Amino acid sequence: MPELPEVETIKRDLEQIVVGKKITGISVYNPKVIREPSLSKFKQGLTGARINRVLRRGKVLIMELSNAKSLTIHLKMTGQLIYPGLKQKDTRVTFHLSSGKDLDFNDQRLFGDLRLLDDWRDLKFIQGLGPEPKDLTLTQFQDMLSRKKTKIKPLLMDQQFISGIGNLYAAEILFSAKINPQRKACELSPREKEALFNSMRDILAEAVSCGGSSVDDYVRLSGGKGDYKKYHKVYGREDKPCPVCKSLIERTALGGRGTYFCPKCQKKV
DNA sequence: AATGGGACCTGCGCGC
DNA sequence: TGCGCGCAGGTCCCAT
Repeated sequence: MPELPEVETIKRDLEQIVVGKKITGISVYNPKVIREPSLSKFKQGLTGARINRVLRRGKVLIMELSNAKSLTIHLKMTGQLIYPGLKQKDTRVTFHLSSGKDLDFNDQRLFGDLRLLDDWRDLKFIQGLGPEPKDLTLTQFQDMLSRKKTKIKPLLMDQQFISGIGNLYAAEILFSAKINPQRKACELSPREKEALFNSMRDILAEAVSCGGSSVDDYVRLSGGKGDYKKYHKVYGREDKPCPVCKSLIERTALGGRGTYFCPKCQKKV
């Protein structure tokens, strides 16, 4: 499930590989993933445009085009961008590029979201995004937490609160900060808030430097895996020993999401 | 404001 | 072996 580190990795890969290339044609195999505008306008607006710049906001990829429009891509859970693409069963859209090779958008579950916009800043979802973790200061973050009575794990995953963190990194960040996922944000001590801040920045940065975590469908632009999975300490490790204290990692449901934690290192206080 | 549920989807792994 | 079922989770939407 692509979160900030995975989307950032793809963004950097795209910068190296597809920026400057022209979209010479588009094949749409499943129009469901084209959310706006109409299919014909989507194709028409992209064909012939050059990819000038790639950006990321939260988990959204943005490609600015030479015709002043923007292509936004949300991979949701199972979306992939692959270059060079080899059309396969879950390939939903192929962008034919001036290199003679294809950029494929694959998405097993069709939750992915492609839009062609006059300006990506107009997208409501992007307007509603909270700050990027790396743009926050400790003081700002502590202040934001103090205003929220909700449980810390769903809060970290709330894109309007802070952008880019999903289920996997929320679990790893809370483990690293030794905070139970059910703690209320406003009840964390200043020291805990600081630990959370540092864990969040360190883990996201480390995961980016590893090229993300390949669990489920995530792969890099080349189709290669991200290497951060080997550093996962709790996510997906139910009944396995905690790397710190050897207690068995537990899994519970919190806000309808699978939540992994160490019952000893992350005591509920 | 916070919380909980269902909807959207498909493939996988499980139990029988 | 085959079938049905629950589960995975990002986001939206509705209800309480």
